[in-house]
Amino acid sequence: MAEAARARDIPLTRDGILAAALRIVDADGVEALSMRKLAADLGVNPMSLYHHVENKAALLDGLTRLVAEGANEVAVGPGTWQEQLHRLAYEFRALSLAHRNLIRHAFTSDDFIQRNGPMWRALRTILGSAGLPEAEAERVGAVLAAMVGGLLLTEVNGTMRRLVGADESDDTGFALAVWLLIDGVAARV
Amino acid sequence: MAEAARARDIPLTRDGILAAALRIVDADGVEALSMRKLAADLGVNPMSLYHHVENKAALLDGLTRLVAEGANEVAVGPGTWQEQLHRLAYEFRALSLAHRNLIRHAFTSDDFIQRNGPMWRALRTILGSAGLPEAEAERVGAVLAAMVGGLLLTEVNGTMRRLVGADESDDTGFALAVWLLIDGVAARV
DNA sequence: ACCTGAACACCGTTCAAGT
DNA sequence: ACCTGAACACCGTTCAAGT
Repeated sequence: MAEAARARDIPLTRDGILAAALRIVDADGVEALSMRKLAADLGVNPMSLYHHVENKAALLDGLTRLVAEGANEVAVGPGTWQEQLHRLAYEFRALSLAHRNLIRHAFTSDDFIQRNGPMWRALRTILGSAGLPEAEAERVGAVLAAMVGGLLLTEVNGTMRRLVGADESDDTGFALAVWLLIDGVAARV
Repeated sequence: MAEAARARDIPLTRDGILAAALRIVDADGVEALSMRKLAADLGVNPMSLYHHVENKAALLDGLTRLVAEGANEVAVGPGTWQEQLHRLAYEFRALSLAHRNLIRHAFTSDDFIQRNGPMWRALRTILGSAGLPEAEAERVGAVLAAMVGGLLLTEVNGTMRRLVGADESDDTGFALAVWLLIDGVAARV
């Protein structure tokens, strides 16, 4: 609100637009993001945005890509493959919980799980070192990513809390699920 | 298109509205559904809808509830708990694939997994007969539902096909995931 | 009780015009 | 190259008026 009236002295830039858009989404959800409101927040004419972003869909796509790259420092680390998998799952979770509103939208769109992303590479490395043949590691990695994604979606939209009971710790459901998945993988190595 | 011009001789009804809305969503996706277009399809004034549906959100909610009730005949059936769980997962899948566009929206909303729905009851019964104590069956059921939901979301939006490879059979990823989950549950009984 | 027309406060986006 | 104002074709929803 205070920054809404901020003077337009610094030039408009794609990164600045993305940052402002992310602020709106984090605060009030994807449905609160409109090109006109975003422009108003930036103190600029709505149409100026179109010189830096193709359209609203591209903007949301850029937002998703932006937070997905927050996983850049994801590394495999020490320990057994079970411990590595467990740690990776919790990093995915931290990433999702940091931008709950955006994640809710991103999971529905068709390319949230990037085949070449750092997350994906770490996952495949871990599964390989667990002893899965490469083709199998590929497929197991895909379904693990999908299932953990679903898990986080229910956590982010409140379903998980509703189902496991509000008296439980925040990650009770997630922790249980991760161990269940690890046991499932263990049965296949 | 032919039915768009259909005479408004039969009275407008909530069920008729829901049916027409579901037709739009199934054909062109949730984002193609607007109160105005829906009214046009029904040959009626947009505002007439508001006498039968509170608003657009309530309409989408009604739609979700409508297809979720398509699972009414879900029963546990014979076999080991593994077979029962497997069958239940595939019934959930069939339900989701029958209304892909709607499901994409429903999974994001906060109450797709209904604690008292037939799906949920069947799941808990199966887990109980597998030997899980009641409190544990409750929690395991919740995370299973969430993960299978995530799985179906990636299948419905094309992510799964992209990740496991287009040359595979349609349910390769799903089948793998279900067995992995069953193995995970088996490790806990 | 149900339907409607006009109106309000919004959208995303195109296009021609400005600097 | 970047920004803007006016305009177009839409939205969801309220409200007062009709039957």
